[in-house]
Amino acid sequence: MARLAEVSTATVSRVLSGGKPVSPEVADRVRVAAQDVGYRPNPAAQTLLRGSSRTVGVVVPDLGNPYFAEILKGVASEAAATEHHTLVAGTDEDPEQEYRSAIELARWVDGLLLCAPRMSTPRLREVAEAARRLVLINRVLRHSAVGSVVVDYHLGVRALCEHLASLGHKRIAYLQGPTAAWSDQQRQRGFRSPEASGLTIFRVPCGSTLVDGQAAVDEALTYKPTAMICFNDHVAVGVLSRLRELGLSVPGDISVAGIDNAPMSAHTDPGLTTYAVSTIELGRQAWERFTPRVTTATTHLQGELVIRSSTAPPPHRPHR
Amino acid sequence: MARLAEVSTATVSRVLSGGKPVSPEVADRVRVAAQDVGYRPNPAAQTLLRGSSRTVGVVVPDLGNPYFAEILKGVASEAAATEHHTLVAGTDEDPEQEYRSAIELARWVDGLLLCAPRMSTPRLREVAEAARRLVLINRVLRHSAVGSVVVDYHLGVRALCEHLASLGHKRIAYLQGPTAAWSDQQRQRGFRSPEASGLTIFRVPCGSTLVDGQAAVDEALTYKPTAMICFNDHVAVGVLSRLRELGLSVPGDISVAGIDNAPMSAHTDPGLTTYAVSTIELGRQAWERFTPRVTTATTHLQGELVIRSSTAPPPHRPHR
DNA sequence: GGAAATCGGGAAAAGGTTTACATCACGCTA
DNA sequence: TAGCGTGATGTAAACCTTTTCCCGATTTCC
Repeated sequence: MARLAEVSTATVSRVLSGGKPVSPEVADRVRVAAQDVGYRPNPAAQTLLRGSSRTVGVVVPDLGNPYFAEILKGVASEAAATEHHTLVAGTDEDPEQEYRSAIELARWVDGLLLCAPRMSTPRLREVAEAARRLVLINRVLRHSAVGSVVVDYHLGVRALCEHLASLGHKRIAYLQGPTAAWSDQQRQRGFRSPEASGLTIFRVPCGSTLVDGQAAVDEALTYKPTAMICFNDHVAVGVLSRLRELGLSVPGDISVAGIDNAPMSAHTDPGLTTYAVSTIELGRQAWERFTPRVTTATTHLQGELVIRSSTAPPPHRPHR
Repeated sequence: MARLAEVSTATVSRVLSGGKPVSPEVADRVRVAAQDVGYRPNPAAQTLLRGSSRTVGVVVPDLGNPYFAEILKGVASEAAATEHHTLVAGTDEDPEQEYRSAIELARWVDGLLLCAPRMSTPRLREVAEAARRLVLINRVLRHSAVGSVVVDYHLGVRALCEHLASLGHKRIAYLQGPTAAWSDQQRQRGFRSPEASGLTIFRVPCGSTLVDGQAAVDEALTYKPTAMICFNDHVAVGVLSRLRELGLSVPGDISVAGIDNAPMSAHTDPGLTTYAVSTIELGRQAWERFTPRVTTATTHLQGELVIRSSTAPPPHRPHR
C-alpha cells in the first residue's frame, strides 16, 4: 500500500474518491505520493465494497452488424463520459446464448442493455430479475425496473409504403427479418393500413444479413413485385447486389427500400431509400434509462423517411 | 449467504469452482440449494481474491468501423469460449483518449488488446507497464510481455501496385490514412519497389473514413491518375460514391482499389478490388497472444489480393 | 473564559469468496 | 489391535478498499 509512504490510510480514500473535507495540503501530498508510486485503487475491491462496478453490459445478436456496432458505440461513449465501462457480448443470433450471456453479464454490471429479438418472454423475465437494471432495445416487457427503447418500425414501414404507393407501386415484396423477431412483427404491423388501402404485400422469408438478402431476391421476384422493402439496410445492400447480377436496374426495373439508414446506405449505387433511425439517439436514450431518476417507461423513437435514388415510379410494363 | 441454508461455507466453493474432492451427496445438496436460492458467486469478490478478472479489454479507434467491429467480434467470441468477458472502449481517433482508455482498462482486465495507431511510443510503453498483458494490433513495441499481430500491408500495397501495373497503369494516387498512423507507414513502405519500377505514386492526404474518402477525391483527381489505391475499403466506398457523383465511371475512367476486404466490399458497384485481411484470423491470433505459453512475439498476417471489377486497364486517353 | 460545535484524521470493520490449515473419521497394513 | 495415511469437511485468514465511528483539536458563541 503506497499510502503508508505518506500519511495514513483512509485519508487517501477521501482524497481520491469521496468528496469529504480534507485539508488542501494533505490532499496534495496524497496526490503527489499516489502519482509517484503509481498507485491505482483496485477496481475489484472498490466494486466489492461499493456494490457497484461502474460497468454496463451490452448484449447484441451480432457485433459485426453495423447497426449494433453503432448502438454499442453510442452507449460506450455515453458510458465513458460518466466513468463507466462497457462489457459486450455477441450472441451469434442464438436465443440460447442470448440468455446465457445476459444472465452471466447481469452478475457483473450495474445495468444491462439487451437486444434479444428471439429470447422467449419468460426467459427475458428471468434476466430482468437477475439484472440490477435492464434496458431493452426494440422490445418491451411488463416489469418494474425494465426500460425499453423501441423504434416505431410500423410507422417506418407505413411511410415507405405510402411513398411507394404515391410513386404508383401496387405490388410490393417484403423481405422478412428473422423468424419470430419482435421487431419484424412491428414492421409487419405497418403493412395493415397500406394493405387495407389496396397495396399488395408479398412476404418473403429472408433474415437480417447481407447474404440473406442476396439469397432471398430470386424467390421475391417470383411474385413479380415492382418494389421491395427490406428488413434492414444490410439486407437491402445484398438485394441490390443480387439484382445487379441479374441484370435488373434499380430503380428502373424495380425499386428497393431499406430500413435503419446504415452508414453505407448513402453510398450504395443507387443511394438507398430508407427509414432513418438515429442509432446515436437510440444509444443515448438507452443510456438515459439507466439513470435512476427516469421513470422506467418505454421510449418510442421515430425515424424519418430518407428518399434517395433507389425508389422511382414502376416501369410501365412489368419487367421480364 | 445462501450457503448457510444447507451445510457449510467453503464446501460450496469446492463444489462450484474448485475440482476439490467432495462427496457426491453433499455436492448434490449444495447444487440444489444454490439452484433454489438462485445463488451466484459475487464476481468482484472472486476477482479480488483470484487476482484475475477473467476479462480482456479491447481498445479501438472507432467501434463503428466495420473493420474494428469484426476484430472485436472475433475476440469477444474467442473470449466467451473460455469464460472470459470483453470490455470495450472506443477512442474516437483521439491519441489522448487512446492513452486514457488503455490505462484505465488495464486496471480491470487480465489482458489488453490495443489498436492505437496514433499513440506515441513512450506512452505505449507506459501502457505496457500498466497492463498485465498487452497485445498490439498493427503495431510493434520492443518490450517483454507485449505481443503484436500485424498485417503485412506493404505486401498488400505492392500486390495492388503490381496488379495495376500489369493492367497498364502508370499514374496511381494513394489516399493516405490518418497522419502518423503506424499502419499507414507500413502501406507507404509497399510503394518503394513499385516506384523503383517506374510507377508514379501521388500521395493525397485523406483519412480512414467513408467521408474522408469522399472528400479527398477531388484533390486526387488533380494529379490525373488512372487508378487510386485507398487506405482502406471504407475510404474506397466513399471514393466510389464521389466518383459516381462526378460522372466518372469505375473502372472505365479510373480504377479504384481498397485494402482490408470489408464485408461490404463484395457488394459495392462495381465490386471492389482489395487486399483481403481475415479479421477473424486477426482476432484469433490476438487472442492466442494472451495465453501464457506463446512466446510473445510478433505475428505477421498476410492477406491476399481479391480482384473484383473496380480495376481494369486505363482508358486510352486520360479522362477529361 | 468555558463549553459546544465543527472539522480533520486514525483505527477498525465490512464486503463475499477462496484457500491453506486443522480436524476428524475411516480403512488398511504391520 | 494399533498406528498411519487418505479423503472429506469446517474454520479462519487473506484479498484490498471504503466507510463508519470515534477522538482530538480548533474555532466560535454565549
